Amino acid sequence: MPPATVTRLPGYYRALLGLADEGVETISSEDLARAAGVTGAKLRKDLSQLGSFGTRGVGYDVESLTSRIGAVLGLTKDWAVLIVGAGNLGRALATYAGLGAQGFRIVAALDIDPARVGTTVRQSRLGEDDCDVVVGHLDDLEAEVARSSPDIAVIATPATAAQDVCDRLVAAGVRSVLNFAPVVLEVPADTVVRNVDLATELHILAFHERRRESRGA
Amino acid sequence: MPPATVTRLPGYYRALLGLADEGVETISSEDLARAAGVTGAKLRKDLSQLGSFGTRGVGYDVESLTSRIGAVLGLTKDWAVLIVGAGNLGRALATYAGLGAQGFRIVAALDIDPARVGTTVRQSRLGEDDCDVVVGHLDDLEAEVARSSPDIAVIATPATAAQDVCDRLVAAGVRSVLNFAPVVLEVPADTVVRNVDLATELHILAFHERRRESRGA
DNA sequence: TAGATTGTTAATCGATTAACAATC
DNA sequence: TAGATTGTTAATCGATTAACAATC
Repeated sequence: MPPATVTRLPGYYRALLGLADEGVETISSEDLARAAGVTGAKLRKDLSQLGSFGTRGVGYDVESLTSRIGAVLGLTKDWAVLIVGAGNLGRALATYAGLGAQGFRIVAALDIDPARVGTTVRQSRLGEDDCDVVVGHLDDLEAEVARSSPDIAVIATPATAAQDVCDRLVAAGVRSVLNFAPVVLEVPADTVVRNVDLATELHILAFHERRRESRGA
Repeated sequence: MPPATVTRLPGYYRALLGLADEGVETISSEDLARAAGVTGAKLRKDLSQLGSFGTRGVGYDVESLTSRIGAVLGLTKDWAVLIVGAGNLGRALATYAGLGAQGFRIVAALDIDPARVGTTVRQSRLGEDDCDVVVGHLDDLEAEVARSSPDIAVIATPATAAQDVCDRLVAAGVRSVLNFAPVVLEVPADTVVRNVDLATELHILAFHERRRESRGA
């Protein structure tokens, strides 16, 4: 599966959920592509990686395509997520509507600040029983990983703490990390790290703004 | 300038800031590449787009390379940033350490929730005078854009509000948008949108975890 | 049968890598 | 001069696009 395709599958999945919501049962590649913000050719190429799921002359069945992509992305099981860093960012992630519905459960949140330890992080839930999480102390990271066996850890700490937290997560057995701290994390080859960096995004926008200004001048 | 290069320049810039902090004055492409998490060849190719700035047999001067990249990224001037949506996410952005130091100033924050309007958003500042921001009402978006002339707008609203907010921003003259809502925004061709989507990132990690599991079995 | 749309092929494009001549 | 490292070239690789035969 080409990496570029993998990065787009979640977008198709989201678009399909929206279409199902609107009651759409069948959709052409061009229409789905528009909803997902890509070209029709690219969408068809991507979907062909999953096998033949459309009907020529008709399009794709929204329901079966949704479950096919969901299966490829591993959304058929629940994923346990551990959040390290319970500041605004960590809380924003937990509150993020829709994650629970897609099988992501926040099983624990940790912080080093005594003012935050013991507070509750509201997890958005959709028809689920209570699943709010009480913030634990960073010192108990290893114990918490052993207890809740997270599949994925989110690092939402300041940059200075990120590598240390990451090392401890990896030593405790975590192999998938979503990193919000502006650092290049060093990890073993079998560990997957995805980085989200606000500064990088703003820099890229600034680059284009600057271009626009100098073009206009 | 190739798009792939532009997305990596902020990483080099950040690595250089870190090196300068440690007192490093000169660095080879291989060492800088390691700090930024790329290969030496890629780094040299990228930097060659900015012109010849290294010295053969020696390496790059940290200070001059930093200012060269900063100039290309437009970090020589201050950028006014407007945040729409003052929930946890919007607040997390404002608090993000280091942004102020790189010339990004949050000039306004807006929300539709009366409980949030009038509250203060703490902006991280480094040796700057007071620059906290009072949350305004979403209804005043047009007035606020006219007043503060933001170069960049950040959409940190729920998905349902995002397109409407975006339309109003564009109509008011904003041309650079950082979107955290899980929606494909429709914008005119001259507008640049960067999307950050947590669900997409988690889906990609889930994909790799699933692969790992099936490989192991 | 006629119209629509997929799945696939071949062509193009851009990004990455490896290697090394240029040069400090 | 000898060792180190850049900047650039050429080769490789992967991703995108266009086009259309297959087929509903």
